[in-house]
Amino acid sequence: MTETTDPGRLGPEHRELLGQVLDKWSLEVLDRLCERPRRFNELRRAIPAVTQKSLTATLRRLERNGMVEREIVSTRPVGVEYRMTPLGKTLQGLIDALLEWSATRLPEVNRARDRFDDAEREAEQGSVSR
Amino acid sequence: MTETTDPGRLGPEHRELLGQVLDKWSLEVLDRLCERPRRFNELRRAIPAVTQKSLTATLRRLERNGMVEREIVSTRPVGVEYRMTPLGKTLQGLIDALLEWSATRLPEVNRARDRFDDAEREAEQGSVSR
DNA sequence: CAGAATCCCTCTGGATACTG
DNA sequence: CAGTATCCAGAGGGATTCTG
Repeated sequence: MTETTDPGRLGPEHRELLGQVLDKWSLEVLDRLCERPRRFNELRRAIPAVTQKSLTATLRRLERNGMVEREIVSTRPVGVEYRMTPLGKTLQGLIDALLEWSATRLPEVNRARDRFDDAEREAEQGSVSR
Repeated sequence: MTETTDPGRLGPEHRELLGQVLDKWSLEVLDRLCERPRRFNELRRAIPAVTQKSLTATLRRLERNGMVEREIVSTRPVGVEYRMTPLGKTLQGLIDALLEWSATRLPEVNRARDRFDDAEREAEQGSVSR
């Protein structure tokens, strides 16, 4: 290592970017849109827990960051379709990996949480704080 | 099972888990701890923007989720060392990929943001809303 | 050194109602 | 259908002060 100059160094811009892309609903929205383009209410139904307001905000943010595209479809009641941009598609592998990781590791994490919470409760009863 | 049954379907637990692991400071903390174990103030210095409170909260959360371990080192003023657990290390590849993605794609994202913001400003001036 | 405890304030996000 | 507009409560996070 010829002087790695501290490789972990990330600027605030990177934190912000990842924050916008990885927030509460973005992952699921992106995951859905990776499958195929979707309309607004289609997305809502696909992600029942999201509110209309949050979904709108999420989509706007993703659109602003160049991850998704919005197209107005001149059908009868008028529809709006969202689809991944080429830039957004560069995320697909990462998204898949994240979702898969969370799916496979959740049991272990739950056990870890139980252990932690138990130890904490003990500590409260006994005298050992932190 | 060949029968993917709507592959994107993630439960609230997965959302929550990823939320805890991918939040504002976790990524950077984990990235640092992947390099080597670190002490508390060492981490603070490595991530100047984080406050003591947020760092404490982040570490506690990561510890609770089984991602990092905390060990009290009986040196003179007493030290506390944080290190990745085996479970936490399963994240390393993902973290690297995310940080690299954000580093390489940031310029494109910035251009997309500029385009978006310009279009928005135009729309405000003209009559075309959304 | 490594936090815990407080105060305080912003910002997110839910619920609800309305519109082109 | 696909949003916008309000209202509002609650969590998150910063700054500061104190401690074993």
